[in-house]
Amino acid sequence: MEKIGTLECKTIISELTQGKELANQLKNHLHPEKSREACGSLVEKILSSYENALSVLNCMAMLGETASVSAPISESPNSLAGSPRSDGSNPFSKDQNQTDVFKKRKILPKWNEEVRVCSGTGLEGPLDDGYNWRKYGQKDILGASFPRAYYRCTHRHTQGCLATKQVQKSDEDPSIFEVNYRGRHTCIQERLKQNKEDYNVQKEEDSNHRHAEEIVISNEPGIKVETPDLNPAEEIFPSFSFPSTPIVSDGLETKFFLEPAKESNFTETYSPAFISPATSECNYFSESLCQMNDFWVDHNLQSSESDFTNIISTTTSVTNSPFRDWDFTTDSLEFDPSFPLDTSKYF
DNA sequence: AGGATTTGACCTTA
DNA sequence: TAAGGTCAAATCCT
Repeated sequence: MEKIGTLECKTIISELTQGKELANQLKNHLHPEKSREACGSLVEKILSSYENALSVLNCMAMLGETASVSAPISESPNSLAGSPRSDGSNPFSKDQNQTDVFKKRKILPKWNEEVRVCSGTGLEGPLDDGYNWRKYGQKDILGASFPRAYYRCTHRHTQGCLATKQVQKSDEDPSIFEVNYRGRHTCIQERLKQNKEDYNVQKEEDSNHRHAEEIVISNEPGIKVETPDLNPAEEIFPSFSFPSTPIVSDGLETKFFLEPAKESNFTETYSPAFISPATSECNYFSESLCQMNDFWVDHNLQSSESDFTNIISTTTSVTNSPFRDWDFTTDSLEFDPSFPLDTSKYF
């Protein structure tokens, strides 16, 4: 097969994804009573073709990326784990790897949350999202009353997980923490395991702790995914079409998508969320929470390079629990070995 | 002792 | 060039 550059790949992916989205929109607007089935079938075929093409290209793109970006992360001690920056004795590690870091930063999906915590809880930060974070920096932001804290996944070095987040108190309301997530967790297995454990534990607990939260995925404003190098809509909707990881089809994650409007046991579903962000271990403090109704999350999935913003909204609880799974949604354009589609025939 | 946090310096981006 | 993001040594914590 002719070699296609990663950039070209991404362009193709972008175009295909846009086409797919347009087909989706067309599908939604199709209401002819007569040929509804025929049209629907046709659209489904179109979407299927897009999906297949995208999955192939995704694999190709990711294979191209892993050679240039991912490899140094895991193989070089001078990469993210801490490269000698000031001595300049290793121009490659400095110029190449550092550049890779910032290039990588650009292409990582981003999304925002606003998390409200009640005063008097003694919390130093917002509720966490079930992941283990390590704080690696803090900056005073111009015009902001509160500094911004930088967190990255604790498993960055052990598992090469590139997920990061930024936490900053809101100027308007100090009880609100604005959380900006970047990148997805590749340490998913551990988290999933923990989620399942929590899930099982919580199921055994009394239902007194139920704080029903409706997870609604609709076309209301609220969620924006920021995928700087890709069209946002292209990211969101394909992912719904073919979730790239088995996670969503296994266990509690599924609840959010298959039974979004049903009553959802909050603690059962979100208990991993109540972890202090200031600590990397799981310090649950759900007891310090105020009424769950006081908590809200505004998930903003947004694009930095497109005026087009697809909005999928949710009223949800405190954390990004359901939407840390937006990781996988935004990852749909990334290679996942467990992706069910058999792409071997293409190679 | 090992891991997490703090904080000033360095680097990239706009 | 300023602002934001990251690194890494120093320090703190368990």
